[in-house]
Amino acid sequence: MSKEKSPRKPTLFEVAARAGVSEITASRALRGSNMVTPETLQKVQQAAASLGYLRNRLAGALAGGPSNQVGVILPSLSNIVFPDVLKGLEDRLEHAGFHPVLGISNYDPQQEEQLIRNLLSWRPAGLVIAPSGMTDASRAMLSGADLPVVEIMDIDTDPVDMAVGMSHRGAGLAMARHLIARGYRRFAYVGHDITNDHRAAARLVGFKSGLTEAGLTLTGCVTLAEPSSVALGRRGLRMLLDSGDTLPDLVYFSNDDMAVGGVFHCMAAGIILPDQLAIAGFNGLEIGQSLPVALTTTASHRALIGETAAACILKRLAGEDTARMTDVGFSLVEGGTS
Amino acid sequence: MSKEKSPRKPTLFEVAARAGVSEITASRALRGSNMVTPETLQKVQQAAASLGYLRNRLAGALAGGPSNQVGVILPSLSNIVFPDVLKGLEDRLEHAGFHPVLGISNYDPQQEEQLIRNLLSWRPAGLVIAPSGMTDASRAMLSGADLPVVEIMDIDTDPVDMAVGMSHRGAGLAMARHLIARGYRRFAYVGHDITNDHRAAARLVGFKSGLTEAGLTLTGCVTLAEPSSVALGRRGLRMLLDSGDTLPDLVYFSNDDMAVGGVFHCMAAGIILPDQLAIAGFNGLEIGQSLPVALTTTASHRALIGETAAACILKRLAGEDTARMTDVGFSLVEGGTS
DNA sequence: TCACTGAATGACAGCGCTGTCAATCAGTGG
DNA sequence: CCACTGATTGACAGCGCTGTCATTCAGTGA
Repeated sequence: MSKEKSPRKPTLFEVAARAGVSEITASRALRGSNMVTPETLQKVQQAAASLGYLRNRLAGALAGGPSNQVGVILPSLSNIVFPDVLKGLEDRLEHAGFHPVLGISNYDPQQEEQLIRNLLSWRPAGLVIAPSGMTDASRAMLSGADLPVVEIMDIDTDPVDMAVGMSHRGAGLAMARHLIARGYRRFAYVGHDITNDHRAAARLVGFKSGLTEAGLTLTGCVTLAEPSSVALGRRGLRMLLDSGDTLPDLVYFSNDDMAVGGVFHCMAAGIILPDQLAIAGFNGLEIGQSLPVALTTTASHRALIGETAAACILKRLAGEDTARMTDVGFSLVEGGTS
Repeated sequence: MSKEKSPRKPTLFEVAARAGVSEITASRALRGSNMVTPETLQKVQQAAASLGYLRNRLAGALAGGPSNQVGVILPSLSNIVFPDVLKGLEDRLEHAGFHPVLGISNYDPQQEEQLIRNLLSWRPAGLVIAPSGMTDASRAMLSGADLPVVEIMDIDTDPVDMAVGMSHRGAGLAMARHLIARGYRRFAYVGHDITNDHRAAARLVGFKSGLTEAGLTLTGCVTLAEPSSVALGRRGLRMLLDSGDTLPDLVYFSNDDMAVGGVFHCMAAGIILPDQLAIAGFNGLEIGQSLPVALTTTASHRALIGETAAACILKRLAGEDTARMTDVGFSLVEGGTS
């Protein structure tokens, strides 16, 4: 860190001068335009290298050049789901030379609105958002911003522009039907904070409607107003079993973290899976499948959601047509816990 | 998405005109300068709101205003460690109105260099990087860029500017000493791809040097050239125990994911923990502590690393002095698996 | 009354780059 | 030899904002 008033970084002008061409030619050369002679190209590259030139994309983007930033708004990074989505997103974006600019809304519509405003003010090439109850102002900004916007996770509501995700209602429903077909009849539920996590809530709704189809209802239900975790699932199951309600054959957990906690409780309490109690989760996390007894669950294609969202943005930027809704689906994983 | 050639978004000029003030006054008002009359402020805000004005920070940053973007380069998002760090980082940055701009290096120095160049070209306010073998060019760019740079995770090497992390060598060493004091003597190791993950490698080095102090050596060692996972740990332990080497009292795993896999193997194989075999990991993940038998491990303060790194950037931007090296430490967690 | 002060506002000149359109020039066919 | 074509190159004018340095003007004490 030199202390001497940092000698301003070289600009395109310097590079151009050194290469003996005009600024615009240097610009084109460095951006890899094909209307520059190989010799010119080399001269410019050499000049740039020898000066330690570093492109200024602020200026470029302001002058009308493209941006390679994509705003990404997620509700949280604590829930493993979102890092997974982010990973898929990053992966695809990076291959195209783009960078995600991240904002975390903490499930708060106001914060979300603020983030949208902030990220949009950098004039990104696109925006990906896992919505947390967007305000009207949020929607207005997004539809007025004239850039590709992908709403991810859910496809249960109508998007401003595009949506990529799966039906959580459908996942809950499918699991209920599957388990009923397997012969289970007494179902209970253990869940985390479903006020914030409306996707978990949607799964529960779907699950219940599956039960209703078969003339059943939940025999027990514990929801704890905390973020999901293994410890919480463990605690939740203990509470459920201690509650004195009819003992269930199967407990549906709000997600795999919780379900793994349930499995641990059974192990510690000497409850034999799946004979004395069956367990099902949601997400298809690696941990669940590596348990001594693999977890029955629904695999959500988290990374795929990210990848697909990125692909939508990139396609749109390339001027191609894109689907308004993309359902990445889900898949039932029959483990040994049911 | 209006189809009509998107009527250019209103600029500060429009807002100023509407409010009956000059551009610069509007600018000051919207940025919350205190040298604007309350009445002027209100007029400008009203004008901005009624026009749906959206600040353009590209222009602002180019014109010399501050940036609120911080480049963040991580080697991966697959390893839970990095989402945790990112979470800490984001958290602190967001409170100050900053956004991380993310790049993933995939443990590749060339990609890392490319990312540095790319992110720097957006003239961010600072840069946080978990280095993966920085090239000379990378170092040169960072030291020439005249912005706060924090290298995170390790503090075992000399940073370009600042470093925040812990000593992985020290963590391995401390664990070895602890276990030896507890009476263990026959140690084996099960690890993942330590060519890429040089922090895991450093822990192993430290661990071994602890053994050496006591006149011991590893009785067995399995390393598998794959990313760490629960399944891999499970497989690794099975391989180790099947290898025919002297049976260890304790297996040190490269991290908690791996160690949890080891615990699962024991459960499935009927090996009693810790009597027949003890297990230790690294990271202090929630899952390890929620196992039927809590995992002995070293808690790394991942989110704290992120928070601290963010704090360093922010402090430096505020003109305050910052420590060149910050050791966030680690803590031994005595679980039931040893 | 008058210089003097400080608060509020404004004029101006870029920040560093790229889109647009014009200019240049070697090569081509008649 | 000349008009014509296509490949390169360049001049120019901003993109939308903010730092810097005036300017204005009400209020103040002598």
